[in-house]
Amino acid sequence: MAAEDVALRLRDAGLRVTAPRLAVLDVLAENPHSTADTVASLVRATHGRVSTQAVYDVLAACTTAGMLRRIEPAGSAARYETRTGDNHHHLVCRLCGRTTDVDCVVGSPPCLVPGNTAGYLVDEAEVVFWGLCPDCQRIPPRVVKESP
Amino acid sequence: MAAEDVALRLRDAGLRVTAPRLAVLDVLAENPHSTADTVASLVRATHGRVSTQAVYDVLAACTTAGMLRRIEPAGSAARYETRTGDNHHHLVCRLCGRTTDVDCVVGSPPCLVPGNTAGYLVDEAEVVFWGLCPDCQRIPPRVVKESP
DNA sequence: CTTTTTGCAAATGATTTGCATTAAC
DNA sequence: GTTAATGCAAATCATTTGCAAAAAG
Repeated sequence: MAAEDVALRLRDAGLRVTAPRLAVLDVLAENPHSTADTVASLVRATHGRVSTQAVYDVLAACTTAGMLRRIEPAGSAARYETRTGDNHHHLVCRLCGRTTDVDCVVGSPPCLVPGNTAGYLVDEAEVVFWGLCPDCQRIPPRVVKESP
Repeated sequence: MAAEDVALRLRDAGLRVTAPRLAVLDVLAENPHSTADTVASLVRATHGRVSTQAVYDVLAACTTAGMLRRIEPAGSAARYETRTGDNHHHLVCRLCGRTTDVDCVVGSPPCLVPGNTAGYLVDEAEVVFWGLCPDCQRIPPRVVKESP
């Protein structure tokens, strides 16, 4: 997506167009599921210098505006992605944390409904598939407990 | 579950039987999905005094031993539950964080398989149903955005 | 020129780590 | 008696908050 389009989408969302915002959104489009820390590093590497707090602010503002989606897999810092239009799920590697999108067959949330809602008004079913990514299947699982 | 049974299960897991461990497991059996902080408070209220670190240690040791399951819903501190035998899911309230178990129809993990595994070796499908609990449906949603 | 964002510093909250003391086995 | 577990303090990590300076509209 070109920078002009991103600028347009920012304005549509009622947000001002600033360099940190364009940089963060650009980096996240190329590197989905990055943590705030990774986003900051990538922004500094590819675009100019930005403060860590600016990155946090951009992430929060864009998440509130619906331009970003925040996911918080267990054991990891929060990750962000630009894919917000549809309801999709995630494959997360137990060892390296690598995160991959999984299309949802249903599409619109909640794509799954519990047998017994216990009186809750459910609006979303978040699914995380835990496992080992292709790379981590190859290395011996030193992290996991070993046999004596 | 009686204290003797818990002691037996601790020994079976290769863990020593200590007062903090019995207290924490007892509290969690009565108050599932509590955070470490809540567990500490409850333990202090019902059993004697325990250090916060002892609570953390017990939670970590029992989770590693498989006697507790740790869940980390987005936006909340980690919660713990004694129900570890089966594969079940959770309903979480967006406003108050209240967590309720949802039986899984399949039972054994992974109860759900992604259409495209992207090469991952999936062993668990974690499902979180987000919504409003019965209590929070009644109060006006001040937290959510209001109309002008 | 008004209001939003940025940047920096400091604060917070959950959790972990190091180490001496204590208690289980 | 050994070894593991507790208690306390200090450290760490991700994230938030407060406020002045800079930039967007």
